[in-house]
Amino acid sequence: MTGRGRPGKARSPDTKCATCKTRPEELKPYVPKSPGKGFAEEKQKRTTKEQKPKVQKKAVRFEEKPHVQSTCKDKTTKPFTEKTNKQQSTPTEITKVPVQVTKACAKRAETTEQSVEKITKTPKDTTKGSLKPTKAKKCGGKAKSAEKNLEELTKVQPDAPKDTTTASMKTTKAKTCADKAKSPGKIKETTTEMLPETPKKTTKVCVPQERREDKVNSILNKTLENLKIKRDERSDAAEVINKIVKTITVHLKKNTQCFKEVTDLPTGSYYENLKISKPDEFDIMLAIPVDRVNVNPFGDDGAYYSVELKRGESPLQKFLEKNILSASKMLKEFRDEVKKCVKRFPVCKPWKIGCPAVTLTTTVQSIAISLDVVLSIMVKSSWPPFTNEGIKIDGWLGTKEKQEYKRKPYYLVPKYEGRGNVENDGVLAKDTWRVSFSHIEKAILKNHGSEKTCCEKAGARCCRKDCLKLLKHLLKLLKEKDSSFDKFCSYHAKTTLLHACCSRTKDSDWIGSNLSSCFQLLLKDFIGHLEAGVLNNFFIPTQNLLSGPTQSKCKSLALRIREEWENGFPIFK
DNA sequence: CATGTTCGCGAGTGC
DNA sequence: GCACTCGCGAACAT
Repeated sequence: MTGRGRPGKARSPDTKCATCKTRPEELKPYVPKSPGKGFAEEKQKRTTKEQKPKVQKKAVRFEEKPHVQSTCKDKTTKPFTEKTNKQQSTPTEITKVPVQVTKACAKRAETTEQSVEKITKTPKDTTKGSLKPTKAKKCGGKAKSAEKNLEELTKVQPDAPKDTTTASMKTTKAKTCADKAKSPGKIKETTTEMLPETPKKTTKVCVPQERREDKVNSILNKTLENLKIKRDERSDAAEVINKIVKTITVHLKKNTQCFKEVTDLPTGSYYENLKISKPDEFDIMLAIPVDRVNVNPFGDDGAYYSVELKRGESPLQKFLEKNILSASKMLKEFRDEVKKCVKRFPVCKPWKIGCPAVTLTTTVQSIAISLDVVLSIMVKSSWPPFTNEGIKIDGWLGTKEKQEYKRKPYYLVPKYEGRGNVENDGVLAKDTWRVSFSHIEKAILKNHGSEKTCCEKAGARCCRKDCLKLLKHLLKLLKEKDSSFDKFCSYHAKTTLLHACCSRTKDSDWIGSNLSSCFQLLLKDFIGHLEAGVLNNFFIPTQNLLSGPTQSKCKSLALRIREEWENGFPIFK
């Protein structure tokens, strides 16, 4: 039971600003494939796939990336056009990819131009069908808690401009009720409601706000539906990415001394099941264990550190500068090694100063994919004192869980801000490391319920992750519309959710059918952080993740979000 | 809604 | 210590 119930610990860092990486190409019109043919081919593909030796699947996994929280590294990912596609011409480095290569190809071609966004708008017929049920279901659920939602909403939106809505609502009230009556399951209630003698609840349910609520609810659910990652796309991307990662780790283990002990930690939203739209960003943290180190803060926010190796033999000695482990030296070598083994790969890598990742990009079935390979060192001693006031999950996940997490190692990634040659106590900024808890983030998100059964088959489904997906999506869309928001990233959204979970700790605060009100509460939180210009790192509260963007940018983003909210999220439509 | 598929992931096993 | 297998959960799909 230990094993399977709640594995508890996995790691997932989602540090990177997914948003930063947003590529316009991601949003292209969706071209539905013809039902008949598509289906047939689909079948075929699947079968073919099954034939591929399963063996292969296991091995590879991706690492997590260190967070790039406050400073969104703008990875100028240039989708370059390589064809990793399945052609026999597969790069030699990659282990032979038998059968499947061909298979996907054929079918793929058709799907190429799909884009998430469109999908949303033009649900293919099939999707539509499935959507309906969902919707209906939600409504049903909602109805039950209508009163509650209403209250919450009212509270939440102080100055919501529902005046107009309200007005129209009133007039349409009767109609709403009537409509409702039509929906199965509702009939009973409705009937009662219609009776003059039973005005109470009935009336309440039919209030204008509820109508608005229904609409918002429907939009959010539809949006979520469209954010789902297609199975085939995921499959194809995973195949390529896993192969690349495998290649890299094998190379490092076999051909290097200093990185021999590497282990890979898949992190980031893909591995947290929080990736939206397309499987186009992967984060793999490649961790090198270090023993006997002294870790000293660099700067005053507790996020950056210098690492001193105590005496003794270590494969990392070549990276020492006066006993200090030089992040820049180590990263340089790491990058060179990675480059070596992916040379024949359809990958290329631009890289930003101060960025801990080697970003590889490729194209799989017309989807530009980036893989951030992040060097990190794993420190097994206790967490830095700056974390003492962080990770306040006692009321949510429990103290024991927290202790479990704190017993795990933490990671440091070669990342700095500002100028690399700035010196502090004899240490150069470029040789410093930023702490990363992506593995803990991943574990927490995977195991996010106050009840052990949250989201399990036997338990109640919550909407925590759905809320986060929506917030990420909203932020991403706003950034696309206004490039001056580029300093904001998905890590801000994730951190906001983590804080929110600590203040609304019970699973009943996040009931799945209350998506709309929960999401709006989360927005309220986010707006609050933006207006205050303060969003503390979840693990290191002394670090303000909003110190990057200016106050006025924060305020204007807050304003934009409020606008969307008050108008029923037109941006999602 | 129930059932099936695939990927990710931890546990177990054998070497 | 490893590589590999097995079985399960999550999410997508039918």
